[in-house]
Amino acid sequence: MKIKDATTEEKIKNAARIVFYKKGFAATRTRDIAEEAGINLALLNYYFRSKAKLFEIIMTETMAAFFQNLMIVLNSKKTTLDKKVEEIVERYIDLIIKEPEIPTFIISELRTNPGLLLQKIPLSEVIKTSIFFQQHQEAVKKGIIREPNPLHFLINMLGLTVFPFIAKPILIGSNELNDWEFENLMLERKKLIPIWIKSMMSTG
Amino acid sequence: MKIKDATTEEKIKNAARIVFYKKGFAATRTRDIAEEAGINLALLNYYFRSKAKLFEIIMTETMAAFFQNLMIVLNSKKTTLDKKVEEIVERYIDLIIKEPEIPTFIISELRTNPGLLLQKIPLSEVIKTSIFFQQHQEAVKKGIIREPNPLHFLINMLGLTVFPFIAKPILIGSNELNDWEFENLMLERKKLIPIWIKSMMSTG
DNA sequence: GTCTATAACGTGATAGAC
DNA sequence: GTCTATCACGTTATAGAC
Repeated sequence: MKIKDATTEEKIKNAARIVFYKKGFAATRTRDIAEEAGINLALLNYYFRSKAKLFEIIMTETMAAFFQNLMIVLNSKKTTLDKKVEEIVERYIDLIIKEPEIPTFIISELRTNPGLLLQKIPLSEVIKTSIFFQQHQEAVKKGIIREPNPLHFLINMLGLTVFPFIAKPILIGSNELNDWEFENLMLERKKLIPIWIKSMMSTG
Repeated sequence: MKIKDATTEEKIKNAARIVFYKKGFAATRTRDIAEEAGINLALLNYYFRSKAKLFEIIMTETMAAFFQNLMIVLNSKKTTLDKKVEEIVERYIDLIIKEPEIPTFIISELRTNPGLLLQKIPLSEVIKTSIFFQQHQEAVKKGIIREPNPLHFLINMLGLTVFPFIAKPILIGSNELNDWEFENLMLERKKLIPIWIKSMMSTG
């Protein structure tokens, strides 16, 4: 094992991330990962027991990193509900612009792997015990928010934020929208979505 | 070839739809399809040249059926913009409740198959020449709608409608939400989304 | 048209030299 | 730790009998 520099183990993991994100588990060949990492196929099985094991590591880390953002913001005592929306929308749009394949990767792989590691991310508890939940209830009581179910709030916020990235191939492919225009559209939404959320959730 | 009854060709296609929707192209084995269809594996290659060819047929039909709804409604001269939103939201929620795997299937497979058949569904032209587009522009001119870009309108409408179904595994897996509760939540949204859209798009 | 048997190939994983 | 060579297996697709 090398002392410093980019470990081969890390090189393999980075390569695995790239290929798994792009092709998904089933369509990925371990040879692709090895080539991407610039190492031999046998090394992959030396460091990680199998393709499945390597995948599970990537998947776990990806899910954790992706939802961590959400959890932290939802549980902040220092920010208002409006500010939480702003932060989440901004964080996720920036994150997904950097790593555009993550949402579709998560969605696609959760389809096959049923309950792979959902238990490890207890969204349920976070929702019902979070500061966000308390603030939402308070806003409902005050009449600032009409819809009493916080799930609608979360779904709307994440849907408006994440959906366009998932649907990107359709937008790009069918419209004469190019990558640059698409990104600009998404940056526009960083400012628009919080405004939209505020007005839509006070109606109904 | 049989005269009437369910043709074996149809039986294979129906089986292929089920398995492809569930597992995706890469993870699907032709044996699974044959078994699901109750026929022999060789017959699959007799009717359709290959796994890829069979998949392409299913994919094409699925995409066409899925987007046809959208196109028809967007081009109706008889309905107002508000009514178009109501119709699209209702149609898609009903459709996806019946066939829940379709959105994730389309998203997942478009990732690998780059521009498989996007050219065949010219969303671009439909947007720019549709009645919807004219009505949207008119509403912007009158100040009823603030955001001038119709893409935001479409993205928001489809995002609020389709996204929760795509994110269902996360909602079900992490929350103590069961299938029945989830479906009820979606049915609620049939009424809520048009109201939300109306109020959010008049702001910003 | 439908089946059984099998060919042809790709892929995950390991053995063993260095 | 890292490589080459190879095994073992699953899967697509076809040949050929019925």
